[in-house]
Amino acid sequence: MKRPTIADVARRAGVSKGAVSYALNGQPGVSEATRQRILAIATEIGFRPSSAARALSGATAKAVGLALCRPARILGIEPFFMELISGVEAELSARSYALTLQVVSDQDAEIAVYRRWWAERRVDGVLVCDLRTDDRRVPALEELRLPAVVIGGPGHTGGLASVWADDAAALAETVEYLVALGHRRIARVGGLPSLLHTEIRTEAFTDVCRRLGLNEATTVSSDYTGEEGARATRRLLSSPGRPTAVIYDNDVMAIAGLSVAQEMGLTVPGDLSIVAWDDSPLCRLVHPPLTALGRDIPAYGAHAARRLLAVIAGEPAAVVQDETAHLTPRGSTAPPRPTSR
Amino acid sequence: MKRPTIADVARRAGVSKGAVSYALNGQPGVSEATRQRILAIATEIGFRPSSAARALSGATAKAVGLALCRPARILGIEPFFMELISGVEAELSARSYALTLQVVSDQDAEIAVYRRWWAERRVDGVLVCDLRTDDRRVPALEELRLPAVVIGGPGHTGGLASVWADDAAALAETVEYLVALGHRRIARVGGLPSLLHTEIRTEAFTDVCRRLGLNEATTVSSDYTGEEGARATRRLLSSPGRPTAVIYDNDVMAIAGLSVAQEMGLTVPGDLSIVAWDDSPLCRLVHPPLTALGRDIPAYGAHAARRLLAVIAGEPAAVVQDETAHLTPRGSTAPPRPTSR
DNA sequence: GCGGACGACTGAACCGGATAAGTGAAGCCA
DNA sequence: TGGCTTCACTTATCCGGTTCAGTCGTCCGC
Repeated sequence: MKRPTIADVARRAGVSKGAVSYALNGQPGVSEATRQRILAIATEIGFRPSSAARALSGATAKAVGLALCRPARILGIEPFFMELISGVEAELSARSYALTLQVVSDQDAEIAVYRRWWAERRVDGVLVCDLRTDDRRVPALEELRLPAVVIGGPGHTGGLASVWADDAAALAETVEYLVALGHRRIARVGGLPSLLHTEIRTEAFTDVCRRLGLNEATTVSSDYTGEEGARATRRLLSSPGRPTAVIYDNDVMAIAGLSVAQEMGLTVPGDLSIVAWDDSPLCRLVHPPLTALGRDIPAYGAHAARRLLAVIAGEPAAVVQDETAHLTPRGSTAPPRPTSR
Repeated sequence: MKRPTIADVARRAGVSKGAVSYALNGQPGVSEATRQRILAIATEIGFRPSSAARALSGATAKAVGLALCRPARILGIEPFFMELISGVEAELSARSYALTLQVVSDQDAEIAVYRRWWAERRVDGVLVCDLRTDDRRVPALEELRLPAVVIGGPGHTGGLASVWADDAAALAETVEYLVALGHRRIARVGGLPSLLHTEIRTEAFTDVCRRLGLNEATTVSSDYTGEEGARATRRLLSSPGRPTAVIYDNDVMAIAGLSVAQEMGLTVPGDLSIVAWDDSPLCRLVHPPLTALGRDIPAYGAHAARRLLAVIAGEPAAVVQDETAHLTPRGSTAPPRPTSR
């Protein structure tokens, strides 16, 4: 089976290649009758313009890139990325853009991938995840003039467009809720400390704790894995004056923490309240179901994709805010026992 | 910043475009000295051949496609796909192939995507997941002559290449293990019944149960979500002569089942043994940790990617077997209580 | 010393589209 | 009727590579 080209369409329609091109792209230069005839023939023989040829002359690849910089086992277990991808994808395929995915090992590799994509004209723009403070990818992308949208922030995005969510507000709301329940000793198990959003959450956590007059605001770092979440929980719960509530930066660590608490003979939420960030279906599977900070991640991805397409179309780089995560109270949070207060 | 082209390299080297092309692609036609000079200049000015131009003349897009046909929330929660993707990706990027991803809603949409990719010459080949019996994608791909590797089987792959794992053997091993522990009433919560691998497992399950002389081999279908897993478990555990062991087709359902059992006052593994298919870190997070059937999924993806590149390179379509899942016993399986036996 | 083979390269065609420039016919107006 | 514009196209060029058919110089054998 031979792939039909624009020349085949032109021949069958009895017109030139140029006329077909005008007709298919909705350009003026052909009569309405001819346009319809050409379109009919194109669909009849299943013509689709070669993306390569189009990219070569039109300079747009109709593809955007996404590089993920996390090891395989973490990518697998975190529902976040797959949900983000499906949201991005939904938006892109609706406008017949393709998504090119690459898994990289570190920032330098990621920058190299951007360079390659740019030089090969493989993508028209990229989505950037896991922003860091003083992120080297930002100046690299600016230098390449490669359209990009950073998923994260606020701040540290240089002149790049970005979509961000107010994690600080969400965290403050959570702490206030726990304090309203009567908790005074609240700890947090944070994600990778090098990531900007971890830093933002950590800072917000200490701020709100100070504001509410809580004596200590312990944050333990981790790498998002269940093992690390368990280890951090064990450490927190073994310390003198152990916390009565713990906030986890993802649901996997929260579930691990729940297991550790139960293993140590503590009841949840009686002796310990647990809040998970990222409300995936996992949170409802365990006992008790976890109170969680959730948001519509596919929508977040779709939002970012829309912004990227806008930047590619030439709109100025904007910093736009996405919805803030909201707290869904479930069975893992309750007032602390008077004895342990 | 201007993207360097082959003409820039040629000009600086004082040779023709053709010579540069020969030099960069390791073709004969240039002297070793000139080749080295050209290579040096190319790296110096950061030259990368435009993938579009190359695809246009050379007819190879240096990209492969993967279409996923699952709703976003299931894609997110199942570690399988993300792990598969990262394995595929590792193999592809090592040979500088790109991975193009698309999420589709059903088989027809998926076939349409293949048609589009083929007509647009966007990809050189595709990986096909979630094989079904009488899968319409198989004849569609054969008709297009689009290089493809089916991830799944055995059988029902037509003339397409495939990589498969012996789920029947893994299931038999699991049932034999449970029977050796003393179980006689074993049930199974299967995945989507329309998927071939579900069918293979179901058949293997009834076969091995008959062979071992177990009176009944109940399989309940589900859609891989925790909710469905919970519902199926509730039904199984409420039935007269309830099973003493349940095998789940994924870990999410197994965890949901564990919760239901505990909620119904049954102890695991005392009253009920649980085995999960797909051994993700989740299985180690819960209490008791789940006995699971695990395999190296990134390696599976890498294997499939390797096969696809071979098919693209012109090798005949082969059906090759990947490693069989192996059972990792943990705390969720034990001999049944004498009373409940 | 000369024909032929070979190595090293050049020039040009080609891939399949987009697009600027050119062309011929029709329509309009004075 | 001639000149001007507009419409509906065609023609030609370009994008940036690959590749084939030449070309030119050199070495070799006889």
